[in-house]
Amino acid sequence: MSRPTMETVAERAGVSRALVSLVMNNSPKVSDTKRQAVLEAAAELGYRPNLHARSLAQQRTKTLGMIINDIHNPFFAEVVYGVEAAAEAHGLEVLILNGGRDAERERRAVETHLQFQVEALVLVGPKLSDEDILRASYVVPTVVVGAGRTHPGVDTVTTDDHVGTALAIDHLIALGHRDIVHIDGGSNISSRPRSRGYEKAMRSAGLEPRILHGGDDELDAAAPVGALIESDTLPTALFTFNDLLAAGTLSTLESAGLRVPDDVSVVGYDNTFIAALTHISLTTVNQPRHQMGELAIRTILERIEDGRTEPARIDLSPTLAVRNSTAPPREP
Amino acid sequence: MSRPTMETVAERAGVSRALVSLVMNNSPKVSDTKRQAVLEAAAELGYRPNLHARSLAQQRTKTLGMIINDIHNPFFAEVVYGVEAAAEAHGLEVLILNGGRDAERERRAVETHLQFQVEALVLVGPKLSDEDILRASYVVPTVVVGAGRTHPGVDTVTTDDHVGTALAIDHLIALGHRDIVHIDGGSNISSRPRSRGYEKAMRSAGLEPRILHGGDDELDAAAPVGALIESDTLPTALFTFNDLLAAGTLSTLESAGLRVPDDVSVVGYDNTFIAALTHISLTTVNQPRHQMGELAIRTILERIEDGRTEPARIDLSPTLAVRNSTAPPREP
DNA sequence: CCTTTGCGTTAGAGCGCTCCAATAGTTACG
DNA sequence: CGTAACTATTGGAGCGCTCTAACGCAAAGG
Repeated sequence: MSRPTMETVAERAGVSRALVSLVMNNSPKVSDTKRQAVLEAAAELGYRPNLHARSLAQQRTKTLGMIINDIHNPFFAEVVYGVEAAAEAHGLEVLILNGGRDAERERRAVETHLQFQVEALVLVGPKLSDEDILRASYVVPTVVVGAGRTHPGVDTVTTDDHVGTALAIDHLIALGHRDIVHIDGGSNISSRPRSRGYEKAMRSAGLEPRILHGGDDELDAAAPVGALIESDTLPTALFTFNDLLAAGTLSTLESAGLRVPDDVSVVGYDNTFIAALTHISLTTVNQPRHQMGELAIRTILERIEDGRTEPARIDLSPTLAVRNSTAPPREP
Repeated sequence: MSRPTMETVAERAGVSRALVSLVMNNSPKVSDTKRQAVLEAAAELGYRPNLHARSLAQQRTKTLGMIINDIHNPFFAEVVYGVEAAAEAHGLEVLILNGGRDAERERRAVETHLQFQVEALVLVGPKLSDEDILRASYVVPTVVVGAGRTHPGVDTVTTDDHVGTALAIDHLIALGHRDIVHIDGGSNISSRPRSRGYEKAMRSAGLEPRILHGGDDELDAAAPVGALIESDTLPTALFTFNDLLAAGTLSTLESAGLRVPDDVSVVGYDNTFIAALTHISLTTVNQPRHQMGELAIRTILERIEDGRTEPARIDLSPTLAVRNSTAPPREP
């Protein structure tokens, strides 16, 4: 009734358990006859090696634990693909746990992964405190991907929000804009670095920054953008915290009868597939997400295989994806 | 150097290994003194039970394997949340593997899960053949969620595409539309049931169905919709295979100078968050995804705990989310 | 005072695998 | 023909845990 084991296979093939093990790990020193016999017996029985037993005996799992901030968010999905591709190339299995945008859930997920004896932890956009992350890193190599800031003591793979915001602002300035307002990310963890980057980019162009409180969701745009329209202080360009906020901004503007980019230019952040929808066609800052995932694996391997111990800091450069939501300002 | 084991904890606490086991599984028959001592020792050592060893000894893993068609697609994410919530309520861990829209990858994912000795398999929108699915179900209880059709021999949780399409078409008819074209899902697995449902709904209203070849991506809309516009056979309403295709349809229509819903009404399918974007505001068919996830777990538990053996067929009713992409047809 | 009862505790086997050391079997060589 | 040198195969210990059966010990009962 229960699943067949090596013992069962060995019996059926008329060999020892150890020989079956050798075949399963396709060792070269098995005669073709026996190998054939074992493989046949295994196939007939529907034998499948028990990974738990193997991990226990081998004292390693060849498994990585990944926790993603929110499985809903397509931004993270591409990082996942990068991680998976690189991990597969190195014969590592990746187990995914969903953080569900909740620090407490993430903490439990870390615990689960550690109990599964994963050989490394990949945290994608974690909500966890620096302390929690650091604690995990004592147990197992840990890398944080893309939270927009470094975490002390652990490996991080990020993109430079200062460069990203500068790309956006410089693009607008090059188009001729002078009055550029930023709508920030509210309590989102990346909000700070991006608004700082915006300020810096504006100041170094000799322009006065103006920041409004926003959020990281489409609905968070109505209030600040509505206020701008009503107070008649609408700038010629809006730079929003992310694409969703930009989408909300587009809606609010258009329902007030304003045209994008004729009346106002809008720039988003993240280059999610929403920005690429023809109907939205948003100029936005792109992060090399796939590459970020790959680099996360590379830093992990450096720890595991090369024995690096000091934290790695990988900071990639974002690029600008120019679409139809930006244009030169209307002549006064 | 290596992680502490029960043995280590037992030694430090001055008790036997078995006692530590009892404490870890918080058995009631341990004296408070010893329990305290063990917990302290465990905390000091940073002890964490080894799940592989436990699984091996216990002969069960309390783990479910879930494979999702594509981690990119937000449609599946909500099913995941439903599955996770229900599984957690029953003390089951859920391991996620990404199918990556590739049958071969899914096959490997199934294999991985089986080697991990998962107690059940939840396949969300699988690309696998019926045969592959059936084979997996011989090894472990398997449930398929939401592929829009039942798979022989295994439990399925779906929504009724005939009901869903009927909702969409009846809504359009009630608004006064008579000329309603369907753009189908191309090679997508759910394409067939939806176009069939469309046909049936049209015929039973005494209307002539007209189906164009589409796809499941935003970009697949340009060709069929463009053809309609050019051939001057544009209907008063378009019913598309899914929301992405609808988004592409909106783009194509608007860039041809047509207004939605003034000139044409558009209805999508899936009620992804794209449909909800104010800027898109798409009338679409909603599937109770969270509930689907929960029901998947319930059918699994019926197998595991109640010993049901005949395949379960759960078919939920979709609903219609009415937004601003539909309106009565323009007076001729 | 001895036996019974029951509770807290422990020894030990076993889960399915890997891996080392030992063995059997074969060929090569002096 | 005996021995060395391989090669293919096997037995057995051990990975970290659970679980059963047995054990020691105290309080209760005769």
